[in-house]
Amino acid sequence: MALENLLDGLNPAQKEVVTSTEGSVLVLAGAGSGKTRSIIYRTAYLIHHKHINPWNILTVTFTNKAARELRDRLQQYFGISAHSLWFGTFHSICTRILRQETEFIPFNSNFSIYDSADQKALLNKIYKKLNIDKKYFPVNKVKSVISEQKSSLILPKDFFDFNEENMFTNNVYKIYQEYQKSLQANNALDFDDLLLYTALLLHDNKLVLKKYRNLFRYVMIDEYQDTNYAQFKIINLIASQHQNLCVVGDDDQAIYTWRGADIKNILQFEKDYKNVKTIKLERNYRSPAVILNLANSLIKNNQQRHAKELWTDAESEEKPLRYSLLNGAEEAKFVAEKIVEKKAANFRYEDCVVLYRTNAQSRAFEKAFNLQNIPYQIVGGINFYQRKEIKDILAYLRFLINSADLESFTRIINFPSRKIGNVTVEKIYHNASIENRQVWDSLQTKKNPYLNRGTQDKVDKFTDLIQKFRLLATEKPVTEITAKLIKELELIELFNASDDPQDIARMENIKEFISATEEFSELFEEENERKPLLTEYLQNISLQTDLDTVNEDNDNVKLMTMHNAKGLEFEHVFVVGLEEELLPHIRSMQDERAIEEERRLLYVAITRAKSTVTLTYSESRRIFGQIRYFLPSRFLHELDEKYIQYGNSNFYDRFQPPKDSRSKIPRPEIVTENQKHFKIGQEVLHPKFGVGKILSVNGKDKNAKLTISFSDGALKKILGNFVETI
DNA sequence: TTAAGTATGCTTTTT
DNA sequence: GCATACTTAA
Repeated sequence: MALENLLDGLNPAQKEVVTSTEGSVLVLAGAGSGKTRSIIYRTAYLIHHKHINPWNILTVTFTNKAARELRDRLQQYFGISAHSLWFGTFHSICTRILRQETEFIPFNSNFSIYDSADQKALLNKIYKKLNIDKKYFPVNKVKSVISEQKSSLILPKDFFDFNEENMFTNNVYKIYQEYQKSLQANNALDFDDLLLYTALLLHDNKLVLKKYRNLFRYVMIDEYQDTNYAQFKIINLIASQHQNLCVVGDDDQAIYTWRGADIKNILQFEKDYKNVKTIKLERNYRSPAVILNLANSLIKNNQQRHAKELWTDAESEEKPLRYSLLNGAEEAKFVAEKIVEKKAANFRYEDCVVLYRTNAQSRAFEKAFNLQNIPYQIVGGINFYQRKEIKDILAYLRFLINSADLESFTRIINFPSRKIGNVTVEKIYHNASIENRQVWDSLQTKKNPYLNRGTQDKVDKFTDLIQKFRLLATEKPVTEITAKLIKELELIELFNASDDPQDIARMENIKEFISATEEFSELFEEENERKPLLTEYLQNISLQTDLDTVNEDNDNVKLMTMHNAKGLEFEHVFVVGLEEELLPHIRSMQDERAIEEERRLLYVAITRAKSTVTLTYSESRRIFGQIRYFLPSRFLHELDEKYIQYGNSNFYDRFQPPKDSRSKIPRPEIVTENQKHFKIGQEVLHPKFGVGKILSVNGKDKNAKLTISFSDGALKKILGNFVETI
């Protein structure tokens, strides 16, 4: 395509983005401002006009789906073969780099990638080994502390503050250290490690750094507002020399600071790089003016933001609607009815999306949609690859490739049941450590003095099975291996024979898994002209998310969290569950900055809409099986009344006073679980001092002055705000 | 060693 | 209200 044509149809700001190829460029791109388009055209411009080799361009996206979309469109519009381009998420690109550079990292190239369930299983083992009490060191909490450390490139050795003597950091340090050791022993990396080891590699190894600096001569990063320190560092190492770096983002859409994303990365970009050219894309091509105005009226309540206002030419008669419903079931029923209306008005189901704050909210909608025969698809929640039956098969496949992976081994040794229990597994481990060899090597000798004859036979059968399939895995394509394995294990028969209705679904999932490997094989064969081996398949799927398996051909309503909706657009958007404690979420309510992030989340949700927005508030909701009442979200009060229409109203809504005089509302008393009522003798958790017992309470709730005796013996006076009840 | 029965804790949000 | 983790009996 000629240059003139290439730039046709872009607005001046977009043109600027496309043609500013040299030096550092910061693109502040509002929602729906054609940022994906700009990235595609910029890539095409680099290749066609500047004659840059495709393999010298690195483009980092937020999801695999976004990467695939860029690929497809480049191919489609410009006939550029995606083959040689570096497109992907930080995680997938880091994986690619690490598999190539295994001689410089403490792993071999068959490393497994552990997801959060694998991490937890590993941590549980470590807790046992170190004799640590889960009650005082909740696995999820410790996991997130470790993740936080890794995202900031803080290793165990840097983590421990030797001047500080306290139980909590002390133990978390021990766990962190042991955790890293175990991962290495299993030849496995977790998600954060992918970034961590890449950053360390580039930082410590001059030669490798040079290689990638030369390779990635032009770098583009999408969703830059949601990058963390490790990601910043990786890019900075690669791009600081040539400075050909273009970052695209929108501080109003930063919704991942809880994951370590640092909004400073985008706010300080002009300081981190030289002679930065800043381009703003403020014209919105997605939503009508009423919707944009509504979104603007909300987001302007945030203090921490670059001032900007999206605008559009598009007008619409339909104001966003706001409804109050009695409970979660009514809310779901209401949305279902509205969707039936849309369908009758000649829209497709796939034009509709339901956006909620937490995955748990999906259940009510599933029920209501089933009742009305509305086809739907839940995106996210429990990922396909995280389902138990799928993880079990994956564990087999992983163990075939990476025999050091003991997490996978423990999953499969007794699945399906071979009557090999924990006692036997412990004996296997014990024998391996006595023999001072890897578990798999030890198994292959088929001589374990701790096992009796019968048990040894059972274990040997397993060993034979694995040996047989390991041999197959080196030569046969993945689909064949998988199908053979499932047949050999008689999984289909196993689930078929059961009368648990859930086992039917499990069987279906297993069948779907085989088709998924087939699907991958076909794609792989197109590009590589041969069928993929097991290794190649495994490398591909560890980073797959649900968003990647969304079936675009099916006409169904999509249900997803607001986080998952980032970067997507729909004709009709239903934003549900607009209540205090849900949005903003109760866990974000202590902190003004967290509340701003919740506000951005709603902003992202509203700006997904191409035609209509419907907001719903539910007065009551079942939480953990108990009915609780909620106030309408504070954000509903912030929305400018000019741009919104009340579909209905109810008693509490009409009498809803400003949020500072909440106590005057005539309504049932709201008792929240997490309100901090401190009692003497109660155990609490402090982020720094760890676990302690309350000796005295002075005052109420978060303002209470507490005297706490910590487990390391220290006695401290602390404000209730700083501790968590456990 | 397993199956059945019981207790617990879980819900933010995800690569 | 559900899934899991743990306990107990067979």
